[in-house]
Amino acid sequence: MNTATSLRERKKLRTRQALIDTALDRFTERGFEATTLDELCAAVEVSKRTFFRYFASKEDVAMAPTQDLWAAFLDDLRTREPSGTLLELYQETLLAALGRMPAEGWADRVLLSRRLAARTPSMNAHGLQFCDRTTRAALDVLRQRFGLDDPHDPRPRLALDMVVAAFHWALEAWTFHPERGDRDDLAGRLRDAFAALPGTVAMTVA
Amino acid sequence: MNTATSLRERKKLRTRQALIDTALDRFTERGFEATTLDELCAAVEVSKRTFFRYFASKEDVAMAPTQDLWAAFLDDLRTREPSGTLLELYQETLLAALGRMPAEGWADRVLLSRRLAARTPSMNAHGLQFCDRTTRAALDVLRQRFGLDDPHDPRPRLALDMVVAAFHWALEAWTFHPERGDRDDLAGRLRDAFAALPGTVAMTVA
DNA sequence: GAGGTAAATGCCACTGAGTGCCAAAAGACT
DNA sequence: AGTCTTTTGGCACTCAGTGGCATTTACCTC
Repeated sequence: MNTATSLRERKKLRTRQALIDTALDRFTERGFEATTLDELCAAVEVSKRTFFRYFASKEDVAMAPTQDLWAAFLDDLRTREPSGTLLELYQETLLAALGRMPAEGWADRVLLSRRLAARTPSMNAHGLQFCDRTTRAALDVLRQRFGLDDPHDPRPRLALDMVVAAFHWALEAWTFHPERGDRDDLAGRLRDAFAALPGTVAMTVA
Repeated sequence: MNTATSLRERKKLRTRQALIDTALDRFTERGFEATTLDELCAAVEVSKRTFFRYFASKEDVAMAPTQDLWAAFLDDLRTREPSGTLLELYQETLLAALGRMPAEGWADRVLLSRRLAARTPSMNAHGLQFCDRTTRAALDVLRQRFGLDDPHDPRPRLALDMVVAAFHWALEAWTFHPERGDRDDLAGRLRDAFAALPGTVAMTVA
């Protein structure tokens, strides 16, 4: 091969992106269940057999944008130098991963994806499951890098789940009440949610 | 009808329980995917059509035990008097719900169910999705009872997610390293996880 | 205890997701 | 050009899940 991105690779990326965009479009228009994979594949001019070489399931294709973020999170976590609390380490890692997402297009796809997930239980379930797998992978990284492998200490896991909870909150607020609907808007809400974490423990109801 | 539990109701409960127990048994033996609903229905001597009048999906039947717990959680949350922090309210509610589960049989079913879910992605996804729906329902209860309906305050949601995170931790530890494997064993681990929550925020990595 | 009612079940045909297999096409390299 | 390797398409198949309708079964009344 002569270039870093061969024709073959470029075609694959184009097919993948076409499937994602067309899927988000059709699912949003006609609904997730009402859209069949046969329709989608016909629109992208790809056989159903090929679809399943790119994505593991019908849900998967619509969740791709968020999955990119978590992949970047794991990637960043492997190299980031710790400073301060564990919670802060997680937070900085997630914000850094967010900063690595494409400035154009990515945020819009996430918006479509999340709104879709909110009214499609199987999509939401798929997303949560992916989140769960990612947090387990993140804990593995923690164990390998810092030796936090005391199976009786729940705190590394709990801290990670707190960050995920904050992320979900920020994502939902951003999805349904966006101010600008871009990456930085989401980052701002993430910071707000992170800031609210310590005070949450002491909150009283009355 | 003369008795509180008519013959009809008793039969329905028996069928439901037979489906759950047989499903847990077969899924554990041969694996979730390898077991078809036709097999399961044949074993319980019930038509597949009837199966879907009891459970919404193949995953659903194997997650029934945990769902009972969350139903009790919601139920208790509607009446419990708040005292102390919001986090403590959630914790007490969950422990109370746990206390209402049948002392016999329930814990064993949960054990089977969770071990199955750990090696069956679609089951795990289903469980997480149910958890998510329950937390949203719980937040609705909070709003109605205490007027915590400020959409800009993430803390009620975050606190609930913290309790859920602690629950997941406790459940997993109990599932794979049980001491006695009964309800009280799980309750003890829950208390440990709850106790670890406040210190989690300040934990440092180095 | 026979007969009517309503609920629960069974049966059948159907849709659509997802997979295995093998042949055909297309990019890569010499 | 020709050859090798990766990717794709087509086909047949399994199985989860659903709608519709006939059949059974518990319930209730006389």
